[in-house]
Amino acid sequence: MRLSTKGRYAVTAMLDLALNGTQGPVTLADISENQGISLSYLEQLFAALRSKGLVRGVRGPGGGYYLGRESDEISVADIICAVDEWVEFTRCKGRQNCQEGQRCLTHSLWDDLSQQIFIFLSDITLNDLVERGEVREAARREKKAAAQAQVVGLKHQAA
Amino acid sequence: MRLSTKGRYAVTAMLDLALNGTQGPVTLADISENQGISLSYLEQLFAALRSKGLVRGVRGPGGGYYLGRESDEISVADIICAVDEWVEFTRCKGRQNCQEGQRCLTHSLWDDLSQQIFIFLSDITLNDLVERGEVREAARREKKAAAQAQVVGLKHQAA
DNA sequence: CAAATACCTACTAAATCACTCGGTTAAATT
DNA sequence: AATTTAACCGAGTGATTTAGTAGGTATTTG
Repeated sequence: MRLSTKGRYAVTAMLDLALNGTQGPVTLADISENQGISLSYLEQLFAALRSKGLVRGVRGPGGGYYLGRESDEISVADIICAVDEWVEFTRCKGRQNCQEGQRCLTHSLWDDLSQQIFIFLSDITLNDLVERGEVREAARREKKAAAQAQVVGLKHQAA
Repeated sequence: MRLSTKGRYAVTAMLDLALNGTQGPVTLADISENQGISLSYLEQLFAALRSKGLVRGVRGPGGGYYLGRESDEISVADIICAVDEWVEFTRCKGRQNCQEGQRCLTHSLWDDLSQQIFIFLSDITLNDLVERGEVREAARREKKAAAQAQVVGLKHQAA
C-alpha cells in the first residue's frame, strides 16, 4: 500500500463527487474549482478511476461524472489502489539471500503494516465520509476513541 | 507520517546494526555489503540518524557505528522520522475555505490514518525485530495471528 | 452547426530517490 | 611520522514521480 498525495487528491475528488453528484453528473471543471486541483490532473486521475469502474463519464453538454457504484460500495482503499500503483516493498523477492537473513525480518514488518493500512482504508467507504461530515462532532469522536483503544490493545498484546 | 523506501532502507540498516553491533561498531561498508545498499547512500541516511542521536559514529580503523540508545529504546517510527521529512497532508491549512467544506472531511481521515500508522510503528522497537527473528517460527506466527485477530476486531467494531 | 464536455497524447518544471565521485578529518596501526 | 581505516562532508546525476500545461479528438445537447 502506498500513501501519496496523488491518492489523497483522488479521494478528495471522489468525495466531492459523492457529495455533489446526487442530482446529475459533476464536471471535472467543478471539482477543479471546488478542490483547487488542475483540470488536466483530474483528467489523468479520472482516467484511472474510470478504468477501474469507480466512476462513469457522460459526454456532451450537461455531462460529467457519476460514481460507478453506490457510495457505500466504494472504499478509500479502492480509490487509492486505482490511482497509485501497488508497489512491492520487497527487494530481494526471489533473490538467494532472503530465506533466513535480516531482510525477511523487515519484510514481515512492512507486510504487516501494509496490510494494517489496507484493512483500515478498506473499511472506510465514501458514504462513511459523507455521513461523518453530517454527524460530525459526537459520533466522530466516539469512533475515533474506539479505534484508538483498539490500537492500544494491539500494542500491549504485541509487546 | 510518510512511508517511503528511504525509511525502509534506514530501518533495515538499523536492524543490521542492532544484530551485528553487539561486540564493537559496525562499518557502513559492512552494512552496504550485507543489505545491498550503496555506501554513499548509507552515509546520507546515517548523517540524519546521527543528528537525531539514533546512532553514534566512531572514526578511524576499527571504527564504525553504534546504536545511540539501547535497541529497545529505538522505535521504527523514530528511524523513519529521522530520515523522512514529516510532510503535512493538508493543503488548505490556514486557507479560508477549510472550516466546513469537504476538505476538512478528508483531513480528519488522513490525520486519523497518519496517527494510526505512527502508533503502530512507535510501538515496534529494534529489539522487538531482533527477538522476532530469534524466536522465529512458532512465536512469530502466533503473534501475527493474534494481531490479525485484533485487526479484524477493529474492523467489526468500527463498522 | 456550435458549444460543452469527456477523453487522449505529449510535454514540462520541480522534487525525490538512490547513487557516484571526490574529497576532508580523526583515530589506530605500523 | 607515515599509512591506513573509517567517519564525515558536499556537489552532482540519471531515473522516476508529481502536478500541471498544451493541444488536440470524440460525443452529445441545443
